[in-house]
Amino acid sequence: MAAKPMRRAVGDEAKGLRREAILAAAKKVFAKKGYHATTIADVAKAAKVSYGSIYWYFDSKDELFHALMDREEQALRDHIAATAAPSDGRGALDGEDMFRRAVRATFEFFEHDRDGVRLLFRDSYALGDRFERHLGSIYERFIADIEDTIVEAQRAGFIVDAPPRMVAFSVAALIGQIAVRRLTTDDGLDASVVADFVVTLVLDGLRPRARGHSPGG
Amino acid sequence: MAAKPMRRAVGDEAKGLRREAILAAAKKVFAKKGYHATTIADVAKAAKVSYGSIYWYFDSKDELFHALMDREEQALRDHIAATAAPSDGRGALDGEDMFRRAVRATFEFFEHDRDGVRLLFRDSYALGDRFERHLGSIYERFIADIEDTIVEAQRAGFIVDAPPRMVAFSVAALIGQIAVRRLTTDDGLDASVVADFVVTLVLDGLRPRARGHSPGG
Amino acid sequence: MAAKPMRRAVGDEAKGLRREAILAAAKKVFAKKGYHATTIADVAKAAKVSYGSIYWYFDSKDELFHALMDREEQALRDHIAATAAPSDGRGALDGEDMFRRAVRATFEFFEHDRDGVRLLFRDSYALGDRFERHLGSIYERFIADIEDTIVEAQRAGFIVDAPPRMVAFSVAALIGQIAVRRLTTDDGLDASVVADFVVTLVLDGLRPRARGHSPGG
Amino acid sequence: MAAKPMRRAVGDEAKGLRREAILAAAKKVFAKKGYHATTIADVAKAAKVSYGSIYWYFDSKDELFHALMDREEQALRDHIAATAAPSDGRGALDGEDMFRRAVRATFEFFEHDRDGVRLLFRDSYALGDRFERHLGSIYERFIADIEDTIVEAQRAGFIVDAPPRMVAFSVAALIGQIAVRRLTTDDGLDASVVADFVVTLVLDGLRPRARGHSPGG
DNA sequence: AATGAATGAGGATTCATTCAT
DNA sequence: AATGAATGAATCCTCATTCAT
Repeated sequence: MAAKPMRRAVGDEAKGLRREAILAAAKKVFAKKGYHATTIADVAKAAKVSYGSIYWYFDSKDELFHALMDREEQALRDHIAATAAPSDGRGALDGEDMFRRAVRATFEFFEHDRDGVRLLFRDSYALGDRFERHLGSIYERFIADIEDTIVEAQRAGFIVDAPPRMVAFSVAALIGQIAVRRLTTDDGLDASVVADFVVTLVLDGLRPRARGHSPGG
Repeated sequence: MAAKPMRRAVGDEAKGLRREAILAAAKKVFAKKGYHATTIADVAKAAKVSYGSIYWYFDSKDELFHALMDREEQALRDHIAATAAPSDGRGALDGEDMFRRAVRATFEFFEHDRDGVRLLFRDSYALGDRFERHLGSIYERFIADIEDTIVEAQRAGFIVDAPPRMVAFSVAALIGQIAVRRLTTDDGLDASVVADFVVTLVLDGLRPRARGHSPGG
Repeated sequence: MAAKPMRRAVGDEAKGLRREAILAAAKKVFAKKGYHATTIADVAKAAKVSYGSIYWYFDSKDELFHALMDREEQALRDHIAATAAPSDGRGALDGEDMFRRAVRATFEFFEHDRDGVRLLFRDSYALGDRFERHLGSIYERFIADIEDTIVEAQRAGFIVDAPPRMVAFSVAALIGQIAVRRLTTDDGLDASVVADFVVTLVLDGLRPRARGHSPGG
Repeated sequence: MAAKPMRRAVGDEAKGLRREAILAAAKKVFAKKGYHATTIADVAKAAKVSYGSIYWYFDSKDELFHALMDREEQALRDHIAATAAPSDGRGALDGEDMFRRAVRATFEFFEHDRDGVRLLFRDSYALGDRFERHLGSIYERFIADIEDTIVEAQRAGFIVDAPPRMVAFSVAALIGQIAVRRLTTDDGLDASVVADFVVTLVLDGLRPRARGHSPGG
């Protein structure tokens, strides 16, 4: 009864800034210490707000983490959309190019958002049903997008007729796992090189061909 | 089979059985609820021993989990060694066959040990430095084995000259992630079919070839 | 006097009162049951706060006890400073008088703060390195003060040239041990009488002198 | 019902040896770690017997400690009796000499039994009612002996007519506290020197006399 | 909107003691 | 007499969440 906001105190300008500050701080802390080891006090301190304020913007620690997952997914999708899209209005790219661009965009994103990688691929695991489901749905959407590309490529005859969902999942798995590994193991490679490795592996495999394509180059 | 509890106390035959019972119970509980949500009391109840007994056999919850990881790794390696080895005394298998056998063996193992998959691939993440390091070392050994195969195959000219460690890691990533996915998503496929999919993908890729090999079929 | 609990929560006036209340309660409980037998719950109940509140004000049971030791030392020193100082503005007292005043002040303090005696002289022993060190430092400061007086008195020729630190320690030991004994054994004597006994013993010893001074009288 | 000893297994020769071994080990461990920090397991390991064996010889941890206190008191009294007694059958010593001998004997004993000092003067404090009472009774007996000497000396006119019990207690306090201090603070003095310091302090005090005696020399 | 003091359920761990063998 | 596995009560401390101000 006491808590119902009676008036707009800070103007609209500061509306979501506090929330953003908390999210940014939370992302950093969660990524560093992991979900369980992170306390609300840690987040509050990092965000320079009080304990209680966290609860004004988020109902619970869980919800805060879910919000981070949402934000992370959105950021990834935005980046891919902005980077991988033809965008120049010129003619359509062929399937391989599209695919390569998307994979590159993803690796680039993860390269610049290491905390995000930790959040999605490390912390979100093992966090009980709720998070598992949320992570699952993010994954599914991601995979679905890849699947669309695969199906189209199959239709166009660019790639063979393997089960598209499993192919898509395999691609996602490769990207995700390699991104995680790159957090701790410096392979000295550029994101685009790694992306090309994945694309070539998936398209051409490791068996030597009579002519042309060979991965890793 | 579980050591008829009629006899009191610890005959010699029951010497290490108690420890085994605790490990088995712990594996089940950890796999079901995750590391953090599992209490020592849960494990004790599942193993039908008292709180304190857990601590007679293991120094801490952490150590118990580490013991499970060790046990799991050993079981996996044993299974692969037993299943994938030529063992028939006949001539050596060619590289592809060896590879296919190992991947199949791995998927088979995981298919029969779903709790083990959860333990290794889900819980071991995000559990703080100690576990991450332990998991890392397991992973490295696994990858190193694959890498050996890759290098040999490259020497023999069976596969192209891509960076072997990254190839090995990619294979491990595919296997691990697909195994995890199969926990929650029923793809209706047999372990060996999935294994073959992975092998073919890795060897031949998705691009249609003029003749011969095509994955997924 | 104990801050009428009618007002809710923490007005400014009650800012540090809670901490004081906890310290006071803790002192009582520790003195009664000893450090190890005292649980945080005991302290919380005595202070009429919850478990967790203790930890809001103190990092641990240890720290709480250290805070009590500090507080106790400070109170003792304040009392001695206030009581034993000349303070009347008149001329300086001679060495014996100063000494006697200080010893009296100490016994008086302990007479009115029996819990403090228990805390310092009983509980602080045998509590592991940390407390032993803390107690040691308190003791050293106390002895050092006495030593100063001794040295000065030696310079003035009032007392013989015995090793001042050992003399100081002996005085401290007598005071401390007698104070402890008076907790459990009622000697029916006033604090000042006991103090005078100690002073006379230390100054004149027990051997009959030709004339004058004789302890105990 | 199962535990009643049905037969003498080990001959009488080994009768109390085990018990002694446990006591000796316990003394060492208790002295090192303190009562609370010492576990029965610690004692068992130090004594090279099993957990359970401790309980064959002692009913509880408490009783074990009480036994140590008894043993310690006895050893001290034996040493003083053996060392301080005239023993040569010659004529009686005068009071001062007797007193000096006893104090010396005590310091010597403590110098060679540092663990015993810790046991009696450090651990026995703060151990709750039971130990406090036991320690008190030991103390009382010790003081009573000193008191006897004091009373006799007073009768003979060697020392002034101060309350004998308080005098005795003062002497005991000095000895005990100085012995404890010598555990941690090396004063570089021989036990007999320290003893003489105490005797002279108590007999002659610190005030310079016209002639003769002066402590500290 | 913000603060931070207060709460108390929850959980890992320890350890004296028991007891079947 | 001896062993050591088993027990479980006891306790410190953490931390998400609430709420008076």
